[in-house]
Amino acid sequence: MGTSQVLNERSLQLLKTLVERYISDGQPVGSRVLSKDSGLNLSPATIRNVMADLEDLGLVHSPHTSAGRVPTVSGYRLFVDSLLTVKPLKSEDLTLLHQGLSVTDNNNDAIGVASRLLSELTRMAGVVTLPRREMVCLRHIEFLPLSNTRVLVIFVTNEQEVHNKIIHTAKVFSPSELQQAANYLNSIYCGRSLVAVRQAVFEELKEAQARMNQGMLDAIKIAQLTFERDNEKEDYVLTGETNLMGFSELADMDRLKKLFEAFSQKQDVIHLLDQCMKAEGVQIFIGEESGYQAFDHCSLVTSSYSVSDEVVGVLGVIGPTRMAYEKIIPFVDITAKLLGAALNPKSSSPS
Amino acid sequence: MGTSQVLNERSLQLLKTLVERYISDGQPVGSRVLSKDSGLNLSPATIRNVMADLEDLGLVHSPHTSAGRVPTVSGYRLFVDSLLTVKPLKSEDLTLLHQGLSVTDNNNDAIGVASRLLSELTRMAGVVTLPRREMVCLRHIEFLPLSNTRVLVIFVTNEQEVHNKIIHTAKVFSPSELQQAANYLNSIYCGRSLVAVRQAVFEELKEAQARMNQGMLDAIKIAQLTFERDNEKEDYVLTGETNLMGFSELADMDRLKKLFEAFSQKQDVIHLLDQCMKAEGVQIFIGEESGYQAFDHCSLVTSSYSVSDEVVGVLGVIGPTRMAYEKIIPFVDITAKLLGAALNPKSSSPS
DNA sequence: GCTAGCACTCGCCTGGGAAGAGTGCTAATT
DNA sequence: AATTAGCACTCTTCCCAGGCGAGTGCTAGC
Repeated sequence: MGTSQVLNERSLQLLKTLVERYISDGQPVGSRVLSKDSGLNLSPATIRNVMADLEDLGLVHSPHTSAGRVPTVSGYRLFVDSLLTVKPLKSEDLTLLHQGLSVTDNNNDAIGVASRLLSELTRMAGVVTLPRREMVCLRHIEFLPLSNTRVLVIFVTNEQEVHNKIIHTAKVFSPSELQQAANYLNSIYCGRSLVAVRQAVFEELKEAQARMNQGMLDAIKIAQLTFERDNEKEDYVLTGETNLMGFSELADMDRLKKLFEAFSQKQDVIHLLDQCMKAEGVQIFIGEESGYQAFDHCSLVTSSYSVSDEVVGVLGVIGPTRMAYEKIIPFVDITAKLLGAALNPKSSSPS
Repeated sequence: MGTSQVLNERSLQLLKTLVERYISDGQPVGSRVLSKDSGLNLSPATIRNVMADLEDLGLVHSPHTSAGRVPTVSGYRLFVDSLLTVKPLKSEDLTLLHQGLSVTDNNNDAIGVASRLLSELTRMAGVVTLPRREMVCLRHIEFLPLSNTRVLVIFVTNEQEVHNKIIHTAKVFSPSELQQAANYLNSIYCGRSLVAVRQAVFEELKEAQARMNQGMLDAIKIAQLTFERDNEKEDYVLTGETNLMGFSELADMDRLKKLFEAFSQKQDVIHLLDQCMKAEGVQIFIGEESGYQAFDHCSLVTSSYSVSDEVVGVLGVIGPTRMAYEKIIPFVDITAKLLGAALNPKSSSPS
């Protein structure tokens, strides 16, 4: 009411100071402190007026009448979106990231290392989704007969990753038939991405049926079983969950239990991370914004990571709402870029 | 001093009642309660005397002067070793176990299912070590050239499990050389256990050297790299950790954190479970007995499980010291037997 | 050897009171 | 009109005392 424009420069400056202060101290911030800290040379009384306005707008909140103010989710959101001044990464941290994510033998190692780095350097929980298989190239496929119609399929992608599953075929194949099928599939599909393969399988099925080529038809049918859009759920690597047990925000056993249950169910976490795949760059969920009760008192700072300019996964940091966003955001950003680089297909190729 | 023989029938009966009562109620047990519950028709005063004796022996302990008594670790131990009357499994639970552990496609599934059953039916944490690979049979081996001296080796054991690792060879192999080596190794080692293979590789290396058969020598050398005693650490599947967050014994955040850290480090847990491999049947660690601080307030009820009469792994339940041993013990016992059965090589074999 | 009785200890809960922090409001000041 | 000083008020936290209840240890008696 009083002020012409409620969210003026000054209020924002005060909100910024308040959030920064709360993040660093964890205590509700009073008008006295803000008066000294804001650099605005205002008396506590004035600040109290501003605070009342901010409270009306739902940006801050008073735990009880004689405590200072604490940012609400909207307050954090405004802070993160418009007020925050990111801090450059500590150079030691950068070194550690580079060191850890330099080229390794095994891609899965890189995922694990990234997760561990995220959690250890932030002292919160680190999470990295396994790269989506869709875009990777098929390199080799192999069938092994188990019993009757059960066949163990092994296929290798992107030079490193080995996948396997058991399929049930419609008819019984002899080992040599399986061998032939594998040879055939290897010869025509190697080097193509899995989506491309799935697509091609679909096309060629018709063609083979038309041409009445039984051998080819068998091979394609097995391929179809192998590459059918899988219930194969996405998965992630989570480390440093125990770091979360130190935070007073999560000292409540019930909350903590819900959170850890969500971690082991995985499902909610995966949904949440999936949403981040779409967005480029760093994305943040603050408190209840995520929509999952388990994360009510947590924030999630994520970034998608890409291999060859294609988004293949998401990584991030999970911590209490009250976290040092100005450090975490660049940290997550850079880790995502380095992980993408580490996963990039190596120039080396088979002799 | 007073009584001729300190640990007479009567004291044991009282200890038993006390432990049972404490396990079911979680409250220190007073002399009044024991007087009514023990079935011995003794006055509280008499019981107080006995309690004083038991306390001198370190079997029970009084949290403070006007609380009842609580069993100590030694008290639990005596109870578990000599006083406990095991209860048969609830028939519903037995059904669920049978159902869950009936033959499945994938051994790893069985491990996961076992762990989940353990945790869900006991409402504590369930743990199952992955079966030791040593005794399983090699079924198929395959090499895939990556770059220069890097070779991806894939091998399948026991009809189901696929393992892969990247090895660095001394010289550069062509794809066809690798194919030959794989063929050779498949022809002579298939069906043998991994230990046997490792042993045989060692023998044949000499022989091949003597015979100066280069092709064979190459194959053997690759095999050596493949099967060398691995740093491949044992691993386990742990589920239901979050169940532990409900117990008041573990309400202390510091304790809980230590415990969960141990779970994610894995190392201590593995050591502990390893000790259980040696023992036949059910083995129990109560509180500090384990020797690992993280488990100070937990008990671990384990049993090894066997495939074809060979111990290959351990499973168990982790919970607070105050757990219903009389139910958990048979439960773990039976689960171990059923898991062993489920893992037994299926009669079915490739056509 | 067992038991009744009793004084005692200790944890837990309650209530009161003082200290401290920070607010909202009002009236004065710029 | 915006800012500030002053003040009453609210609410939390800490501490302390006292009462209650549970259960003990000890002693004397059965």
